[in-house]
Amino acid sequence: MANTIIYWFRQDLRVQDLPGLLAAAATGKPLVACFILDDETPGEHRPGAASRWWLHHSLLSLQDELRGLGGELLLRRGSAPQVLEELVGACDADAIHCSRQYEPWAGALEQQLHSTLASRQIDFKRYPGSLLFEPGQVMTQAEAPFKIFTPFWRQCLRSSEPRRPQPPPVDINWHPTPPRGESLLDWGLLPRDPDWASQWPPLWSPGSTGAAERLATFLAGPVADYSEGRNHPARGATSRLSAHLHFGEISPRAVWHAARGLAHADPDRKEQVDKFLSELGWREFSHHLMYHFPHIVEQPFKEPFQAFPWLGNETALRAWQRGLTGYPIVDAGMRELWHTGYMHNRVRMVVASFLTKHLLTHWRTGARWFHDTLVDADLANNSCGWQWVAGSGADASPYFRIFNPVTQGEKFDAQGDYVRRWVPELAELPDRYLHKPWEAPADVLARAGVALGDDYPAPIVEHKAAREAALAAYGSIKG
DNA sequence: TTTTGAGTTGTTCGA
DNA sequence: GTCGAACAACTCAAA
Repeated sequence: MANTIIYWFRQDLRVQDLPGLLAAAATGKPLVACFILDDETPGEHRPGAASRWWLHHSLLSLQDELRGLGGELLLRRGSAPQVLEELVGACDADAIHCSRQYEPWAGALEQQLHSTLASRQIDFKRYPGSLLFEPGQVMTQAEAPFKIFTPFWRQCLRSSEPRRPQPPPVDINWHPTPPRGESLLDWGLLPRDPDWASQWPPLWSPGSTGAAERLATFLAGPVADYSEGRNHPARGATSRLSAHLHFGEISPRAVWHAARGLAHADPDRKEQVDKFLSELGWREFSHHLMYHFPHIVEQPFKEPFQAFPWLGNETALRAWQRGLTGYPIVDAGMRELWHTGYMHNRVRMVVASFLTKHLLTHWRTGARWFHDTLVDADLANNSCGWQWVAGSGADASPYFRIFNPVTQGEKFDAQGDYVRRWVPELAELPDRYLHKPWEAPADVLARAGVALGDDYPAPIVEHKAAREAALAAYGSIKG
């Protein structure tokens, strides 16, 4: 029998628009499809708890899809190089295909595999597929990486349009007797004792079908008011595609072309669609930055921030994590995160600003918490987002831009729907005091059934004083 | 090489 | 209540 080809699924859990799988199928060699749960190679960047829940369901979905194509998904756990080595031996493979990833650890892994496999005449091929534009393809005139979003995205839009998505392969020559795999349930990706994700199934549909439905729903409605609507966390005007994109259940090219198609059919929507696409642009920008400047996942992009006088206040950190800071919009966001594995983007900025500026806590502390609790945890987006808020990132927010949690709440949750949903102990407060309960007169609090400091905490820091302390801290690292 | 214009998402203060 | 300016200077990207 001919040599086997292995398709190694990674963060590309789909069969649509997957160049590596198409190429693997086109070889006509007996194909084995596998997914490896590798918690060793990524180190602390291994999937967090919420991501593992998503991954479990996404793999179930991929198993279904592959069965639909007449095949199956082989599951193995362990260090990727070891597992691949073993599989190559077990099924006499002479080729491994996969999609590229851009995390520093993943790049190093791909290099290592490339050299060890090449020395054994095994064809290791990586394909693009997770981004619209490959890093290295979008550069300044001086052939340098972009460090500012606007010119970066302009350049992306000037270059040739991302290719149209491709259909799944037909007639895959599946290996008749693939090696035995492990059972997904044995991996323990789902939480137990307690099962904190028991309420999640109605919220999320991991997998390609769920991703396509989410996109269709978004384009059929919310995108029409995207520029404004996306700022209001209670309106549900964002696409919520982040986790689907992270796991590669839908390709960004498919999203791009669906959105462009809508704008083409209805020119009134163009401006809103373009705004949405520019958010995909930020996803691109973060990945390109991480590729060109791998240190951004750990170190400040702007060197002077090495000397930033971060504090480490465990009590305050715990209050932030639990949604007990006394600032309703912050607490609502942190509780949405805890209860759903997700937080609206506007609120992510508010809570991140609060942690880094009001509490002077290192952005990496916040990034770690997000990594563990977000279903869409993504190293590039998470690192760049936190650095942007902290002021240490590329094209970052100026240091004197310190979100006022009261103003943000009043501006973007004026009717208080978001806060009332996630901080129900304040639900009876009138709008006027909802975002600043400490200013409510005693009788108003009493009527709303709120005993401040008892039912709901008093603010753990005072805004004005915290703001001044943050400005002083930032002032201390200025050249 | 030098110059020029510009840079996601805000807040505060004072007129 | 509304509006414009200050907040700070620096680096980037392109002409």
